[in-house]
Amino acid sequence: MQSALTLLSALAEPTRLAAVRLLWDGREHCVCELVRVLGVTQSRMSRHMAVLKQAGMVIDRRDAQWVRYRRNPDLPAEQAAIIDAVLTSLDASSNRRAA
Amino acid sequence: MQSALTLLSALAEPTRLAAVRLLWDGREHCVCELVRVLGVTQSRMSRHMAVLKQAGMVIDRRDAQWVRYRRNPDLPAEQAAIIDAVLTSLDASSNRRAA
DNA sequence: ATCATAAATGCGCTTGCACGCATATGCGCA
DNA sequence: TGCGCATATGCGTGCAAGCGCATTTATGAT
Repeated sequence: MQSALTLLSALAEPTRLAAVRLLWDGREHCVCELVRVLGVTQSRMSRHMAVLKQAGMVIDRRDAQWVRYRRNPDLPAEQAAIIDAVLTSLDASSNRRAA
Repeated sequence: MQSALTLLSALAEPTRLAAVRLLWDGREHCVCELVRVLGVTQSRMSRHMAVLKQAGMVIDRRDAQWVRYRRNPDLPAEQAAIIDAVLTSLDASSNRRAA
């Protein structure tokens, strides 16, 4: 119960949801990139990433002056399924807008 | 985007998540039953149900002095899939506790 | 050593939301 | 009409969380 709730709370924020969407391509993304793409301040993004990390959704790795974030490959399958469903829903609604 | 976020916010609250879990059996449940089962005050439960209704997850029907809530059968499939995934995750974690 | 870039964090502010209590409203029944 | 049960809502309170700004920490280059 706890972990699912934590995951939901973490996702229920526009910037974090957008970040998850980007990170869900499986590749690594530094904070500075997310800041640029999502148009938020550096400190905000850093804290948002801490929330996602705390929720177990992403992992990070130091690489020179950058910190590279990516989706946590060890995320339990049931939780990954939640995120997949959410992203599918997002894609569906944006497709509807485009149509 | 908006609807998925609204749904996530609605789900990211313990009492509402528990209520959705109960309501997801497809049957009707009056507020008084939810109050009893979930152990919250009547006013709280009423407001929580208003949030779930606003998010499009449930519908209500007046029946004499009761208001019967049930899952919205017209909920878009992508959103229903999110909820199903969340409930599956909840069941998985409770099964792990039991094992 | 100094400087620049990237990221995290301390701090204070503000807003949103959950909460309880009291009250209003809707409905059935006597 | 008056009473009782079910539900909704107005209102005030407290806490959690988002926010920006400034600063610190980490790393690399000159």
